[in-house]
Amino acid sequence: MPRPRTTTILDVARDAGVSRQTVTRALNDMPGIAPATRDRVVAAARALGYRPNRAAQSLVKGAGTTVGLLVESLRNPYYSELASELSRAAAARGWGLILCDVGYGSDRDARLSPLLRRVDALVGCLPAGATADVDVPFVAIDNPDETVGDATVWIDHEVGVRAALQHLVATGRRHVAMIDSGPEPSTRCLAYRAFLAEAGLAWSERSEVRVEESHDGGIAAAVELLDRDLAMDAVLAFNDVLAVGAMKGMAQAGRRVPDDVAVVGMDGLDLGGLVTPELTTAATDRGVIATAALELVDALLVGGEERPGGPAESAGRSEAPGPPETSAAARPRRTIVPHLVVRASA
Amino acid sequence: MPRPRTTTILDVARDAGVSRQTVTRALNDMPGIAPATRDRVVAAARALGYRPNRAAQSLVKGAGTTVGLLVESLRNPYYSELASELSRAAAARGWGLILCDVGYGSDRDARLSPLLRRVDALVGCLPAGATADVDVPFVAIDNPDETVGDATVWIDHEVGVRAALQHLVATGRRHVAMIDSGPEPSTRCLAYRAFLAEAGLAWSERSEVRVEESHDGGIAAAVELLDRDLAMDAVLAFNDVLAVGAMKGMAQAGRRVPDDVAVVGMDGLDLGGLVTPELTTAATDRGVIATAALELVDALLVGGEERPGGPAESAGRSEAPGPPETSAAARPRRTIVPHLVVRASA
DNA sequence: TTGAAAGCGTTACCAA
DNA sequence: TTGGTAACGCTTTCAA
Repeated sequence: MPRPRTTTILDVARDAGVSRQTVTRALNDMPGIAPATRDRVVAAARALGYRPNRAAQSLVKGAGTTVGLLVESLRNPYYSELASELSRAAAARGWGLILCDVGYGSDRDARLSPLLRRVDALVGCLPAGATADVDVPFVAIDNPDETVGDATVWIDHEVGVRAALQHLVATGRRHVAMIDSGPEPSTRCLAYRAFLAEAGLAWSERSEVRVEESHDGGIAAAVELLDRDLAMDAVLAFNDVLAVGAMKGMAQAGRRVPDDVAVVGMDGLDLGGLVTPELTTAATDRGVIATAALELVDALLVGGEERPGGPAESAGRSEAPGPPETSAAARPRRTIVPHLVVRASA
Repeated sequence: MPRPRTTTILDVARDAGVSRQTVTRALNDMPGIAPATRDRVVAAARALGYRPNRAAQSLVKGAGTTVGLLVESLRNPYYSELASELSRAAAARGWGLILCDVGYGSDRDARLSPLLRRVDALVGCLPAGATADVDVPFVAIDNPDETVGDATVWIDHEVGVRAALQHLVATGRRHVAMIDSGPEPSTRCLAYRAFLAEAGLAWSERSEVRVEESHDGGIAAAVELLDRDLAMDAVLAFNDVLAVGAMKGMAQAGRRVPDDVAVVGMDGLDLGGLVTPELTTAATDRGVIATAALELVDALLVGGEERPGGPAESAGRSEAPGPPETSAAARPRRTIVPHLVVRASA
């Protein structure tokens, strides 16, 4: 089935009465062409509504790298901040970044498939149960399931949890509850338990509540914890979104934050600075995460081309003055560990 | 300069001892191939680390449409919500969406150029003074400068402003200040003045403050308005981000919201529901905006191919079961007007 | 200053 | 079930 014919360079050449090479020269501002000829060609191109075929250009010039970003929802500020940094990091390398907001619905595959044909690699936080049968290199970001993906950017949440709890203890809190998320106790939750034990602080199963990872989940968690009627002067949340939800839940229940209960989150989202009072949080540097992720992609891509012979030159043909190519492709599956800093804003 | 050689289908064919057509059949799960042959080919491909060249595939199969999204920063929740909707709308059409967070720095062109070679059209809120010399179709979204772009999605903010003010009046407010943004009084600001005049409410130049469009701008605006020591029981903000900033500014100054001063925003961002108290706002439907924008892109793309002869068949060759092609390409520059709804959440 | 010819890597069509 | 041939639209030599 022949595709609908589009205007090609040959049509322009015909109309302008020149050869197609001349058209190329005229349209790409190349030297060695008479101004009059150029004008004639440009006019013809405009009249025909000519638009170069990108695929053909890519084929002959080298495609350049394009990576896809997979997120559950850009409405989650964690993902939007990550996307912002990835966009910046991609631009620095001259790469393209295709966005895929897979959403929470059942149409994941439909949203995903347009992506897969366009990217050289995938980066992101693979949603639970997402199709793992993609055949492009995949770099997971902070995925608790380490078996997912060809490489992983791993965040040392234990450091963050300890910093956050240290802060709470230093400000006189002694009864810290935790809002966790996910089916199993998270790494953060385990670190929380360990810290409490080491510090000799009280802990019981009732100190922990497990909710859906969302603002509403945070509200529900606060309500639930208050219902339990336990000694509690602080709450550590799995992340900032939950923490902000918990703040709202506390407020709705008539508790004052931080006077009655302190709330600390994790991530260091901008959001924490927008609410009142401002959220205390253990922050990660998403710029570092983004850069690390693309570095892994680069290594993966180079590695993929390396098999045939000696060390390949470069995968992405960095078009922009990006960072020097550190093709440490010897270890295809690497783990990066950005460190955490507590930002105390309350 | 010859590009570094990559593994092609021919290499696989050679290693597997078949022709390249057979390789294509094997790798694309096409019928009419012996299982044994397929296995041999697949094995050879894997051994070579073969990865199909997307540009070549696109060239022969038809590229499919890819649009670029231009935003100042995805950290601005307005843009991230818009991006989320655009991603969804693009996926529904089988289109790709390349993200470009141009940022506020001076490296805009550097961030933009990797994008321009990859997209068929651009959508977005062109930052002030951004390079308008892009030669791909551009659909502006709610850009106050209507001369920008080949088509525009226009939002009727006057409706929103009136709805918001009506709400304030209905709840007993009489002295409404306005936080505006931009060098000149915005459409929203003019609507605000008009409404006040019609309603017989007090207005003076001191009722308005003009700040940078950011959270900090909102804080500064609140401080400034309070400093002016005018009768004020409500504030209308240019958008939600400013409104939330104003809420924080009020809180920092010891004012209670909404008891002392009510604050209403515009946009209807999720953010408004996260803060305490929740923000009252005049909401737009960004899903509608996103759909409208891509519809305009489609019209522009079809229009571009239409000149030569009769009505073209289709621009994007919709790969997914997207909406029916309403190629109303007769009017290339169209203006869409989503309506607004007040969401009173306080 | 211009034009002819040779690819780029893949898929589609038809014959073997 | 397989292979040969012909596009796809463009840029890049190399000659004229």
